[in-house]
Amino acid sequence: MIRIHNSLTGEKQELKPVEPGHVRMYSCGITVYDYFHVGNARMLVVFDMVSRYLRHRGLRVTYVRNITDVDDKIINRARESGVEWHVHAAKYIAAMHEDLDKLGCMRPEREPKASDYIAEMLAMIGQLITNGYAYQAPNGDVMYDVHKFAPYGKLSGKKLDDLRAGSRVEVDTAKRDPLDFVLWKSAKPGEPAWPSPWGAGRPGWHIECSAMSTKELGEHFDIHGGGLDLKFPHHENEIAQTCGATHGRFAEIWMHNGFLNIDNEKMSKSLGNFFTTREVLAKIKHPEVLRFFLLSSHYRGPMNYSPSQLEQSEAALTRLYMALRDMPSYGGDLYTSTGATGEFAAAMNDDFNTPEAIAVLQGLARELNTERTANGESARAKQLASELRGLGGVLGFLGEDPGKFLRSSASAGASEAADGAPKLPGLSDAEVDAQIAARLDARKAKNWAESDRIRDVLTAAGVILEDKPGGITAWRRR
RNA sequence: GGCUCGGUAGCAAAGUGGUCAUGCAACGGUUUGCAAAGCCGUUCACGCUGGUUCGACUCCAGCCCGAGCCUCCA
Repeated sequence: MIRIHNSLTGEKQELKPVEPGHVRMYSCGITVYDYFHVGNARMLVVFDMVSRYLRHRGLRVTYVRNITDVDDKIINRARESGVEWHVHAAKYIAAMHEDLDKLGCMRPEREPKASDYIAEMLAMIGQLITNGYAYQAPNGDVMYDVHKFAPYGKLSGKKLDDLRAGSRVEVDTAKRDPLDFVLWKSAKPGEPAWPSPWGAGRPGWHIECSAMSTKELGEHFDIHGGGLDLKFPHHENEIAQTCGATHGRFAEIWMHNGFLNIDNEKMSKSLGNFFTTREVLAKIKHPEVLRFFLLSSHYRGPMNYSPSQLEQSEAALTRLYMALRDMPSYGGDLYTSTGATGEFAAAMNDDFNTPEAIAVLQGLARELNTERTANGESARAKQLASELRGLGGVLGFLGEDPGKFLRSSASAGASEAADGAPKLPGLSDAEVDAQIAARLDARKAKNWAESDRIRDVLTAAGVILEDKPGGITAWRRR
C-alpha cells in the first residue's frame, strides 16, 4: 500500500488509481527561457523518482510533464537575443533534455508544449464562459471570475477575504475582483498571437496546464505535482479552471516538493544565489552525486544547497560504489530478497521516504562489505550486490560502472572544489597506470621512499591508491 | 495581518511513547612496509517551559527562533 501526502487534505492517503493498476500523473515542468536551476532540478528529480518507484511496484504509469514555451520571460529573452520566441524556446528545450539525461531523469510518456495546445485552451476558455466562470474585460483580456468558483482557495488553505487583506495584489480596473486572473491576454504588438473568438492573443499561464493535463490524462486522474510555490496561485487556479470547465474531479492527489534554499534563503536572482543545474553538474564528480543529494532529504521538506553538502553526498555515494566495485552486474532476481527490499519498500511506500530508503542501501553496502571480506564473491555477496544495485536503480542511481564512477572527477575548471582548494593538475588514466606500475616496481624492491614519493604525486593529483593483496593496486579519484 | 511548514548530536538527515536510524567528520582497535579501503567499538542529540503518563525527543498547551506563501517563480 502506497501512501502519499495530499496537499489538498494535508494528510497521507492511500494511492488508489482511478483506473486500477494505471497511475496517471502530471507535473508542471519548466519554462524554457534559460537553463534550469538546481531548484528546478529538485522538482524534476523528485517526480522522476515518484514515477520510477510506481513503475517499480508494477504499476503502469503515464507521466506527463509539460513545457511552457510561451511566456513573458521567453518573449523578452528572445527579443534580447534577436531571435523568434520559438527558436529561443527550442534551444532551451534541447538543453533541458541534455541536463535531464545527465540527472538520470527518464523521459515522461508525454512532454506537451503549451504552444501546441492553443485549441484546447480556447475550448476550455469558451466552456468557462458558457458555464459562467469567465468574462471578457473591457481591455479585451478574458478573466476568470474567482467569485463564481466556491471552493476557490481550498488547496492553499486561503479564503478570498484573507487574500484581499494581504492586498499586495495590484489594482487592475479591468478585473471585477483583484484576485481574478487572466485566461487569455489580448495581443500586443511584437508578441506572438493566435486568433480567438475574443480577438488575437495568447494564453495565460494557468490555463496551459489545465488544458494540457486534461487533454493528455482526462478530467480525473491520480497525481498532480509541482513545486511548493506553485500551490498558490497556479495550482489553485488550475483547479478552478478545470473543475469550472468540466465539472470533473481533476487530480485526486496534489504533491508539492519543498524548496531548495541557498544559505537558508530561497534562491533568487536578486540575491545572486542562483545556480543553474548545468554549472553545478560541471563542478561535481559525477551527475549522480547531484541526484543523490537531491534525494537525500525528504521531498516535502526544505533543503539547503551547499558545496559541502554535495561533498557529503559524494562521499556517501562513493561508499555505495566502493561496495559494488569489482562485482559484475549479476542478473539476480531482486525480489528474492535478503530483507532489504522489504525495508526499502516500506520506506518508499510511506510518502516516498527516500532518506530512509537510502539508509537501507547503506545497510546493504555494509552487509556486502562484510560478506566479501569474509567469503569473497559468494552467492550471498552476489545477491547483496544485485539487490543494492537494483534498489539504487529504483532511485535512479548506482547505474554507472563502479570503476568508472570511482575514477571520474569533476571536469576541467571545476577542481577548485567546494572547499576552495587549489586546482589540481590532472592526470589521464594512462598516466596514473604508468605511475602505479613504477610504484609497484619500487615496492617489489622494498624501496619505500620511492613508492611513497610516487603515491604523494598521485595524491596531489587527486588520485587515491589502495594496495590489495597479490600486488594489485586499485585507484580512484577523489 | 492571514495561512503554511520547520527547530534532532561537529555537519547533513530519518524516525519512534519504553535497547539501533543512516552517511560524513572525530577518536580507539583490527589490517597494512606505511597508507587507503573494509570491519569492530567509542564520543556527541532531540529549541524553551509546563502538563498527561509508570515512562516523552515522540502526545497536549504556551512560548521563543527560523523559513515560505499571500505578486512571476520548481
